[in-house]
Amino acid sequence: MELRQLKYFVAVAEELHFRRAAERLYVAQPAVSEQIRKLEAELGVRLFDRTNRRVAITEAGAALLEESRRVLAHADAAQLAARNARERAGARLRIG
Amino acid sequence: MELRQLKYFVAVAEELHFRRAAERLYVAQPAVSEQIRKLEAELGVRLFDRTNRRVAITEAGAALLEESRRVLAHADAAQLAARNARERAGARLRIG
DNA sequence: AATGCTTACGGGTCACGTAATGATT
DNA sequence: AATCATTACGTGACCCGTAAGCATT
Repeated sequence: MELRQLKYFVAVAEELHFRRAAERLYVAQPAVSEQIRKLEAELGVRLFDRTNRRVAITEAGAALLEESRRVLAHADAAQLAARNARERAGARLRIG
Repeated sequence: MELRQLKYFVAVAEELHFRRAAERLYVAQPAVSEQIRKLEAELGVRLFDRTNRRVAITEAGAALLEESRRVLAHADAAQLAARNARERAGARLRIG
């Protein structure tokens, strides 16, 4: 499981539409399908029901969605924390 | 930034030793060096000071470490949530 | 000489875009 | 016909293991 997969998954879960999710992610549609498929395979869970031209999230998908948002939010926080620490260190060096 | 990189980073941060971290991760040492290097490049921050046969975590590294643990913990929780939802759904199918 | 990290390099896997296919309306 | 997702396929990037290089003790 990688952050890329969770990012794609959240996009599809929010759009409930693979093409729109792909546009939002700036990638082609098959790339999204592939990552969702791999994620489902790894977890052993179907995350979306694709039936009748309609994409619906499953119960497992809904459960994953909540946690995925937390993961991605903390990932963003991690990046910011590291970058902010650099700026603080840089400022301290300049000040001495 | 990917979960793999955070996992490698946490291992090095806890061991303060690339070889031992690699052993713990069941990968070769250069793989760890490469991922740390890429992570540092992407964040624009040095995470470890490798000097005098000693690996020390930087201030930015320490900041990233805290957040990385949260990310990885939530990633584990996400997997469990999805798998548990599958089991509940399976049980309901068998009962219902 | 021994230890530890990095660099170099080759191979297998992976992610992605384009194109084609299947399915539904 | 139009729309949407999947499958097929080729290419470039990526991850990793082995081997070599460099520095320190």
